Amino acid sequence: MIKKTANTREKILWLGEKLLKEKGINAFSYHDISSSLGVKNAAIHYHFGSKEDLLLAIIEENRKKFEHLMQKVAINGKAEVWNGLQEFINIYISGIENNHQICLFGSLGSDFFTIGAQGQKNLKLLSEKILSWLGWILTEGQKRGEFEFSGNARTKAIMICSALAGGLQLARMSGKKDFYDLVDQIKLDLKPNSRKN
Amino acid sequence: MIKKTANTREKILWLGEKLLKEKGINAFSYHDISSSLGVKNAAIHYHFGSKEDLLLAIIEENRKKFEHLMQKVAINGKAEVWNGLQEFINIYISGIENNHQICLFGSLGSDFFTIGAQGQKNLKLLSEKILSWLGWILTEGQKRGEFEFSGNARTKAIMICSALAGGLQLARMSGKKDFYDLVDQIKLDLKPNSRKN
DNA sequence: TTGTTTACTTACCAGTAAGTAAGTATATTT
DNA sequence: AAATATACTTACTTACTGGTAAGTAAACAA
Repeated sequence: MIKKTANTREKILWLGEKLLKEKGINAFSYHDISSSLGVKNAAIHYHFGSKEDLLLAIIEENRKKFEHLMQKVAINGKAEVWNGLQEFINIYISGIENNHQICLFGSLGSDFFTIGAQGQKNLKLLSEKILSWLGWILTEGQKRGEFEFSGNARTKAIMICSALAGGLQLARMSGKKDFYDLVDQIKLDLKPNSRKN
Repeated sequence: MIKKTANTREKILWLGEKLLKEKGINAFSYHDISSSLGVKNAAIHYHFGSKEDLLLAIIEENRKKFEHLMQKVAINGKAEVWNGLQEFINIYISGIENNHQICLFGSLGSDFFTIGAQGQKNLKLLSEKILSWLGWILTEGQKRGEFEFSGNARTKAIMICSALAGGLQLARMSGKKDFYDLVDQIKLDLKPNSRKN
């Protein structure tokens, strides 16, 4: 048999992530993936023994992507803070433009109590990593006088992450424009002297 | 047979809402409800012909609760703005304190593309109602000098709604404290002259 | 050239999902 | 007292669900 493409595993992973962010982990089945790829159900099980394994791989994939963003943004530890923030926000924008996909935390936050212990643990680790990275960017920006905000950086990071995650969900009801307004407001709120009214 | 309690319908509705906000619409079954209530599966179907019917009833129940909050807060159209905001926030706080329940929009925003057209429509109407009410409270507060914020009121309302919805989800990973910090920050950001740093 | 590994398919299983038709005990109306 | 409506149960169906065991063609390694 001709080895069609050989990257079936990557296709499964890609489709799994897409379905996760569009419908949620409990709303798609192995059959959805296999039929879409033109393979049999067992082929999915060959690459990912259980649905939990697939989920763990999706989380890991997102961790890698974020790690890549971190390296891209902070070369030699010298971050362009506005650029860093924009790169982070771009993850959410590419989601909303790609079939109204929500983010990993929005999807798995909702389904958190329906996934296994390992998935919960890895998700916690990843959220902590992202929150502390964003907190660091915010702190750096504040030091350099490029960002201005009240309260501590971690709280501001939580605020931004929560708003972006929730914003994608709300935008499914109220429209994309609301999400873009939200993004603009987040950025405006960080600009020094924005409180002139 | 003794008519045990006769309010089975209400119990189903209550449990359905609880499960929706804890696990999501696609992660609980009629069996989960029936076994928990000590009745048979078909009893649920007697009260709610389909799962979609149950979902619509849950959305309607939330609409009523919100309508009640609106009346409670705005007596004679004269709203105590800080009290109104706090009552709104209390919905989310009672959620997180009740088994880490997320809000209706967080849950159904994630599962939006897996529910029926009527559910989507009713959800959109409800989100618009809440957003415009919150926008009105914010505008009133701004007029009276009790709130201060940049940008327009609707955008600020979206910001607050999104942050609260996403915050509940994120708090499942990072802990309740982060959510309470977020709430404090939302309130602090609305206080006049909060930008003294 | 043979043996082994890779990447699947075929064929199946037990469990669970939502949903339905028909029956039954109780309560209410006429 | 009879008829009807309410609130279920019993018993079932159809359609998946994730998952597995055994087989197979092609690629690769010895």
